[in-house]
Amino acid sequence: MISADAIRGYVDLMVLSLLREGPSYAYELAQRITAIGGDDYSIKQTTLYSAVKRLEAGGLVSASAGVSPTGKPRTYYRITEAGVAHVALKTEEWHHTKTVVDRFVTGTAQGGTP
Amino acid sequence: MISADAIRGYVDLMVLSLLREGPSYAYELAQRITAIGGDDYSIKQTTLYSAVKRLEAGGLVSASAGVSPTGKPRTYYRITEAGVAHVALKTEEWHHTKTVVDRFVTGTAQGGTP
DNA sequence: CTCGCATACTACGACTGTAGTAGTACGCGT
DNA sequence: ACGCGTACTACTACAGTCGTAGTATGCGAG
Repeated sequence: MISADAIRGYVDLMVLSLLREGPSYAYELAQRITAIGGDDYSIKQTTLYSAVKRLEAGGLVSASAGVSPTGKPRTYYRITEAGVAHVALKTEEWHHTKTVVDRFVTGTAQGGTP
Repeated sequence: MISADAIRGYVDLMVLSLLREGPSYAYELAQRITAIGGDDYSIKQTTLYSAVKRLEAGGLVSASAGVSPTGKPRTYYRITEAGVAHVALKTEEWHHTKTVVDRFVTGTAQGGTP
């Protein structure tokens, strides 16, 4: 199980990645993230909702009011151009992070432990 | 450049990984982490110092007073058995995290965009 | 001699992101 | 009538990082 602290900072990237495939709404995003996370990770509702709010405030996604098939109101989120750019940026940062952290865990830090 | 938020949660792992190679002290650890991070990452002194304090409080490292070559006091940290176990745990978690986040960034999230 | 710099560490306050808890509201099946 | 899944909101607590600043010492440059 991945702790929240471990994946902290990548919630935004996950949300934006999903929205890149098409508009969605918070509740569904949470379910999809948890589904993709499988046994390893499940996101909390509050975390996801505050994430989309944050992204909306930052102009990375845009919200539009819609309705669910049952007629109830539902807020749809769509990724903006700034959001797409942000995904690219964060993806690159993610690769850097992988490289750096791997340097530590693989012990390539110095010469190895004989 | 990797933002602090991106690597947040892996400072402990980085510190413990370095200490697995032998005892060290806070100031040197900070320098080595920044050196290994290269152009991608540099740790702040406060972050590192609070990290070692946290690890000591958690029993993952043990502190012992020593002296620097100049005769000034210096606190050396050594990884404990619990610390070694923690590294193993966190390393596994790291691999899981990589897998999960990669699922999002590679877009393997669903079936592809036709 | 004095100044700045590197070393080595400590303290405090501010901010952000996640979790916990709880509440609203509605349609559906039993 | 009741609970359950859907869809969302609000408030609080807590942990980790950062910015800033301060202490103290030894060394080389001016």
